[in-house]
Amino acid sequence: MEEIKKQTIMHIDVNSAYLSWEAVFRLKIGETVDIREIPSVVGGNSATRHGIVLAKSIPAKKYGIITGETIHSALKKCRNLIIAPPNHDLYLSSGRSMMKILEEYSPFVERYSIDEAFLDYTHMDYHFGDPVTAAHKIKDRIKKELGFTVNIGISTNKVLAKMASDFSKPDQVHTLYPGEIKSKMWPLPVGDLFMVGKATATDFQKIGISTIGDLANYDIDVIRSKFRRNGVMVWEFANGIDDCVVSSEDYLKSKGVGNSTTIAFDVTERKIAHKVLLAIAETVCMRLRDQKSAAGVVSVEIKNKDFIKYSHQAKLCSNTDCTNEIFKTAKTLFDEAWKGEPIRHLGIRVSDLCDSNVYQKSLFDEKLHDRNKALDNTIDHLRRRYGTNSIVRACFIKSQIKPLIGRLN
DNA sequence: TCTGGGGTCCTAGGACCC
DNA sequence: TCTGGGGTCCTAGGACCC
Repeated sequence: MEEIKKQTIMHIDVNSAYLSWEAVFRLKIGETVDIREIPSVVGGNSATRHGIVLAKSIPAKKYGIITGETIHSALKKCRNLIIAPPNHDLYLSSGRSMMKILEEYSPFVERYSIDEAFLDYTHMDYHFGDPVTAAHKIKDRIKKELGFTVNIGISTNKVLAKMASDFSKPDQVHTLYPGEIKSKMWPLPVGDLFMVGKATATDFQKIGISTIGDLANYDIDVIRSKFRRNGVMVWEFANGIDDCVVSSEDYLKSKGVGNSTTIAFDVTERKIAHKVLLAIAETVCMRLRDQKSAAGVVSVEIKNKDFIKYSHQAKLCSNTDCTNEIFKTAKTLFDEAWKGEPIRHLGIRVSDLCDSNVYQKSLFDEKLHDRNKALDNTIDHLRRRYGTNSIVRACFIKSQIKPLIGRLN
C-alpha cells in the first residue's frame, strides 16, 4: 500500500506588522523609545478624514483599542496614545526583507499579503531539522536580523497553518496537526475561523453554531443548502480539510487594479469630482502600465456623505492602459451613476486584464491612441526618473486636489 | 473633532440567444 | 386564452481577506 505523503506547511505572520516596522525604523534613526512598549498606534489623520487605527501596540490593546476604530475613539480610551502616520513604502520594503529570509528555507514561498507568507516545508527536514526546530530558527533569525517578531503556525495544509499562527502572540511557534484540531481549534468561536466573517458568524449563531467544533459536526447537507459554496468551504476548514497548494507566482500579477480615496471635504461639484477621478486615473494607469497589463473593464465607485456606496462599470470595446482613455470612461460612468448628493469617497478600479503587449489596437482613433501612448510613456519615464511630482497636469496647479491620488505599488 | 484602502470571489438577476 | 428552458454574458452588490 502506498504511503500518503503528508505535506508540511508553515504560515508566517508579522506581529502588529505596521507598528513593529514603524518601531524598528524609529529605533534605527536614533529614537530611544520603542513604540511597541508604550500605548501607540499607526493611524491616519482625522482632519483629512483618514482617522482610523491601522495597527496597535500590545500596551494599546490593553486599553481596549482595536484595529479599525477611529483615532478619536482610541484617544478617548488612552489620552497619551502615540499616533504614528502610516508609511507604506517602509512596510513594502520590510515585508520584502522578510520574504528574502523565508526563501532560504524553501523554494516554495507564497507571499500572501504584505506581512504574511506561506512556506512549503515538505521534504526540507534534512536541511534545517524538524519543522518546529526550523520554525524557531526562522523566527529567531527574523528577530535578530530585521528587528521584529513573527508568529509561525505549522500544519499539513495552509488553513490549519494559518489558524495555528493566530494562537497566542507574539514571537511564538504553534502546531495544529490534524490530531490537534479537536483540542486546539474546535473550542474557538466560529468567527475565528478563516473566511467566517461577521455576517456568516451571525447567520451561524441563528442555527446554533457558536464554536468551530459546532460547525465541524453540523450536518453538511444543511450547511450546503443554507450557505452554498462558502458554507461547504468553511465546514471543510472546520474539519481541517484544505487542499490548496503553496504557489509562489500569484502575487505579482493581479486580476484588477484600483485606487480610491476619501476626500478631505464633501464634493458637491461635478467638475471637482472629475478632477479627483483624473488624479486617481493617473495612479491606476501607471500601475497598470507598470505591470504590463491593459484593462477591459472600468468601474467607478462612489461613497456619499451618508456612507452609502454604489458603483457603475462598463466593458471597453478594446483593452487599454491609456490614462486619457480610462479617465474618459470613468468620467462618463460617474456622470451616469452620480445621484447628485455630496460625495465623500471616489474610486476607480479596472479589471478583465490582459497582457499589454498582446492586446489589439482599436482601429478607430489609431492616431489619437498612438499619441496618448507616447504621452503616457514620456510621463512614466519622467516620473520614474525625477519623481512622481516632477510632471503634473496643469489643471491641478492651484487646486485643492492632489495631482496623483493613491499608492503606486 | 466618528467611520481607510487595497484586493478576491461569489451570487442574483436581467438581457439575449437558440 | 397559463407560465418553456437551457446557456452565456453582463452588472451591481456583498462577503471575505489583509
